[in-house]
Amino acid sequence: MFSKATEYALRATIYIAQKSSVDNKLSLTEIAQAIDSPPSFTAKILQLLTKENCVIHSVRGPNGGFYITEKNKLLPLKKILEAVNENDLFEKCILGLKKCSETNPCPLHFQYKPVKQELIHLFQTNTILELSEKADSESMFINNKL
Amino acid sequence: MFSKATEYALRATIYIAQKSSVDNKLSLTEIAQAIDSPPSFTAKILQLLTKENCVIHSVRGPNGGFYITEKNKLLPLKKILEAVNENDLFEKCILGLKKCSETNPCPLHFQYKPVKQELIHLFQTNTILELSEKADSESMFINNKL
DNA sequence: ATAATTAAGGACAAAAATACCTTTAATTAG
DNA sequence: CTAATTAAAGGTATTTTTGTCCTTAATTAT
Repeated sequence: MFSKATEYALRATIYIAQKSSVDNKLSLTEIAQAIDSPPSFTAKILQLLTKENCVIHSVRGPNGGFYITEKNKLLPLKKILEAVNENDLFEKCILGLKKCSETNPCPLHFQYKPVKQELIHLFQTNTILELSEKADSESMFINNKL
Repeated sequence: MFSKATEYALRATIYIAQKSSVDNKLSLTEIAQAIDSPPSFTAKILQLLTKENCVIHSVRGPNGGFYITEKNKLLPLKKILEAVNENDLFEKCILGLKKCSETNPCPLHFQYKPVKQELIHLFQTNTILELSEKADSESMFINNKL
């Protein structure tokens, strides 16, 4: 479904929302271990999340690291997708047709449409906070280790 | 969503179902042009469709080419996904967690679940025939040219 | 039989995604 | 001020996906 980059972005952001605060920043190393992702690649993705949409924040130096503000926890998951440039994924034709539209639909267009809209809805309505709380309360581990 | 390989497999099969018969086989060249795909790469994918699941058939030599039997037109789209090894796409955790399950769910698990099932349903219930007929009647062009 | 046609199959090439590494910049603690 | 720590930035390497090309095999028509 999603690219590795997007999966890491979602997992990392949820983990950061769970564990971080302005005075408890998380290091790249901790994040990558927790969400089971390659550290260096994760670094690039976290850079996107700090730059492109300012979903998360970062501070360099000792006791530096990544954190997310309470305000930004209220952002929808959609913002994470935007940051890693995978926001248009659900907009695309499922058969990969460039010209597929309401007036020139592909054979799956109208059946895929409601599914597509549920997906968009899911990522537009769910906030980072909500996801991180679920990850807490239902002891859903982001951790991916065997 | 899908890989290029899968998109080409779906488009090609629909086109073959629209236009071919045992005594009117379609050449690789015609198919690739019609669905706007790279011919050589499409050849590989058509091989998968003839071998892995025998979704389509092929004959070499003059007046040879690809066709699909009336019987096979009744196969669900799922069979095409199986042939190109992308059948497990919808089964996977949307956050990419290996251990995600009903008892150890990721924070999106239960919200994604119904969407996932609609997708599975869509590819299990729709037959190749139904799609090709829609492509006909609603003049939905598989063609992708600008 | 021979030549022409068309898919099959294998090797190869290019592009994109994923992953790693090294240097630099910023920040903090001592 | 100096040393240590940590992310930023850039380049490089690996893997996967996508795409090409060439030879071989099968079939048909002459």
